[in-house]
Amino acid sequence: MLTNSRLVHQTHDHGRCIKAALTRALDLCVERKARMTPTREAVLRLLWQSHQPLGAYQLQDQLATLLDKKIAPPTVYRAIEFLLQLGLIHRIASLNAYIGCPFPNSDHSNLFMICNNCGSAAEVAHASINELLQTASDKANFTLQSQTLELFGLCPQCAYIENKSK
Amino acid sequence: MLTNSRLVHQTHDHGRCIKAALTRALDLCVERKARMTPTREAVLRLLWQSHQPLGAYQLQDQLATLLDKKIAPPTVYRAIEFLLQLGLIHRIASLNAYIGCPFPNSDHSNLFMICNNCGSAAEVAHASINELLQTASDKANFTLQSQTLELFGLCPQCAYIENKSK
DNA sequence: AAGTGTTACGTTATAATATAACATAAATAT
DNA sequence: ATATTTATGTTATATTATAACGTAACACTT
Repeated sequence: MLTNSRLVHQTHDHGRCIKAALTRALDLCVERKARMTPTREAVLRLLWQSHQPLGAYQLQDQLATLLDKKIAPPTVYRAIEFLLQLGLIHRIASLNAYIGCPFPNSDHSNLFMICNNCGSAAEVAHASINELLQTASDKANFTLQSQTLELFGLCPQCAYIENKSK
Repeated sequence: MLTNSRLVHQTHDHGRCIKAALTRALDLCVERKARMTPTREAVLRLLWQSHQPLGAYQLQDQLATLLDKKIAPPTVYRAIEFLLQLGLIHRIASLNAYIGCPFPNSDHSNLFMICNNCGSAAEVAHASINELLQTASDKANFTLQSQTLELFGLCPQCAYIENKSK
């Protein structure tokens, strides 16, 4: 099981992990002959900075501060669209929010575990879930093309705190 | 595997199946001491009438026609909220749309197979997927509370047509 | 280096989805 | 009958997302 849940839920050198994400992104841009502009980079950085999914208008605010100029919604949505296309970020449909993808390039299932308490979201790529979904689709004669899998509950920390306070 | 995909994708006595859904809904209301008002019933009926998920504003239009009066958004959203609470309908997050639940009461996974071509959505309750999701959550120390599972692709009919035309 | 096509961004307006707040009416309980 | 709860009507507005069109930056060719 490919997972970043440890990463998300534990203290770590986050600056480093953002930097790694940007490096991966730049590599991918070279590969795909796409341009990593300042706006796009800033959005990617913001999404990585927060382990919580951010909405487009949260991004707009933070982007305006970061770049110190007015940013209109289309600018944000364009950057989001670009990053989504490259697989560098994901959209979490249940939240209308966006988050950095910890393993772009790799073919994975986009399964998210989202904490109802603190809002953190961990992505998990789980091969056997994918296989099972494929099998279920086959049985139903359904041609599977893409999927949205979002689990809601309590992350380890919040569950721990919740238990302690009982 | 509990499924309504045959039901959805094949011709059947749909009037009868709507009626059955309404009967189940009324029973549930009695059980929960909830009121099935004309607006709520109309929304449930509309959602059952269409095997495609309907958006709130599509419902608003159809509701206005059906009840022959002006309907404001809050009215629609209130009915939706009520039906969601009772588990009589589901919200499909990726589509911002709503659909009747074929097996209310039963504890199930809310897995949808949604056709990218015709828009139909079939709900499937698949015990082993649920188990696997539970196991994956346990391993990650994540306390699972609810889930959104939406598969996109081609329904049997659309896949068949697609293949034929090649 | 100048011209040309493409790609990205700025700007304004608006569409689509959803909810807040408060008034009225209908149903239920006492 | 009256009080209480529950549902609906109504107006306004919040939130999320996109259309349309103009301008600027880039990158390729000559």
